[in-house]
Amino acid sequence: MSTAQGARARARIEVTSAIKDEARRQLAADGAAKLSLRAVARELGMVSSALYRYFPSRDDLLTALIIDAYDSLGEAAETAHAAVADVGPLRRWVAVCEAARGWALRRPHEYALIYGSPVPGYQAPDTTVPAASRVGLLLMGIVRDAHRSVGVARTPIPAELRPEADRLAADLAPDLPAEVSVALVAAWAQVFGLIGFELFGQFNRVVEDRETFFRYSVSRIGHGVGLVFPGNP
Amino acid sequence: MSTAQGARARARIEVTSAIKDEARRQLAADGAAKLSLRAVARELGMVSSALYRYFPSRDDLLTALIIDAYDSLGEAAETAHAAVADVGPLRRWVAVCEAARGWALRRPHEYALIYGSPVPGYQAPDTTVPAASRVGLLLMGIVRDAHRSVGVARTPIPAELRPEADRLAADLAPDLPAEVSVALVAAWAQVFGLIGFELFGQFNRVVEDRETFFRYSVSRIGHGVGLVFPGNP
DNA sequence: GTCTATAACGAGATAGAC
DNA sequence: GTCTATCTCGTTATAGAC
Repeated sequence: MSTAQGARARARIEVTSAIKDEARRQLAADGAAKLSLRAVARELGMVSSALYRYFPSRDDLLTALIIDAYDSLGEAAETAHAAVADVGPLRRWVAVCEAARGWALRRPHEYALIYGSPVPGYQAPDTTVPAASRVGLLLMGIVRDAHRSVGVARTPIPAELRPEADRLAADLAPDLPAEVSVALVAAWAQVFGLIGFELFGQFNRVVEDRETFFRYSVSRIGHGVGLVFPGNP
Repeated sequence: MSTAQGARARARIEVTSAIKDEARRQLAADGAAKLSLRAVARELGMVSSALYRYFPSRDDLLTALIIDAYDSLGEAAETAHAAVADVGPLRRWVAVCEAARGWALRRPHEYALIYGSPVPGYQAPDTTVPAASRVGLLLMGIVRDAHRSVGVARTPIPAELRPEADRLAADLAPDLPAEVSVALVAAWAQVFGLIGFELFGQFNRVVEDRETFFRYSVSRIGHGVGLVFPGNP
């Protein structure tokens, strides 16, 4: 009985991931907007109604792909971070950013799914939030470490930003000065701005040695977050 | 005869822009991937074959929409810049960035068309390049002015970036130090990273007072380009 | 209980004959 | 330029196999 349940569960997992794999293939070929349950089913030799045992709707399949993509990116970033756990905060920052860029270059269509234009008619549910936060939390951890060990350079924020800064810091890192949270959120957006520009073609005819350009740029962004203090490698 | 030709030309322009307007409406509703010449024609009470007299293919219609969007954004940015021609470079920088953000918030689907995920199966032709460069050139002009009047703060670039920096600077601004061109290109991507994150939902549940946050962030990016020298408003 | 298959709905796109 | 026959789609109801 437990073996029967185990076999069923195993089969279910296998079919589920076969569906997602095929859906990812279609994502790459035709874009998220044209992702079709019927086409996925056809390619797998199933009937479309059978898919509803695994995903209650097309949007739920999309949601699963989005969460998978965020998790895959998060794992790549975390693995890269673990590999350089012993170096200074700026080097770890750059390593995580480079891992994010590398992941994006390897899986451009999944990158477009999570950081590109929204899919028309689709609204991501709250269940995507934890996976979506992984990279941000990792970067926040680096900044927190830097703050605890050697301190981070803080730029004073203007009075008009004070309420938002305090609110944002209370949500993200109540233990750190609000200036740091603000700088981090901005830096996070800026890093992905660089990745998006490269991936979506904005750097065509402009930047050629993109890896070097990226490394330098995110390193400067890291400086901007205060990761480097006078005399801090 | 010249009046007849004039009337013909006028009618052609009118129909052309009616087609683009309807196409933009569909863009907003269903996304660029599903833009269909037939649907546009149907909505205009035309027959699909008639559209081919105005746009030889769906891709050409897309290209026209892209160029229009870049031009509209460029014009918004240039207008905003002209309105603050007499203030310091950092304030002008912020004004242009805010104009870009404002345009993006007003026309999110056109923003997605030009700065979002690529449309599957579509390759933008070289004819889009001039329009696409307008905002970048405007920002470059601000940096150039700042450099000529009070100088800009330069951060030294690492040796590994030197070849790319020189190549990039030769293309973009041979009259300025290569460090400045590199900083500008990175800043350009970072500014649009902020806009994209806000527009595509990445700031949901994170940043609330987005206008203030944006103004502060792009001002800091402007600092990073060296727009503010010790004692330069 | 868990799954797959058949059939159908309403809506929309598409290809081709006329 | 028009019409029609034939496709696609997401989704549901239902019936039956394991």
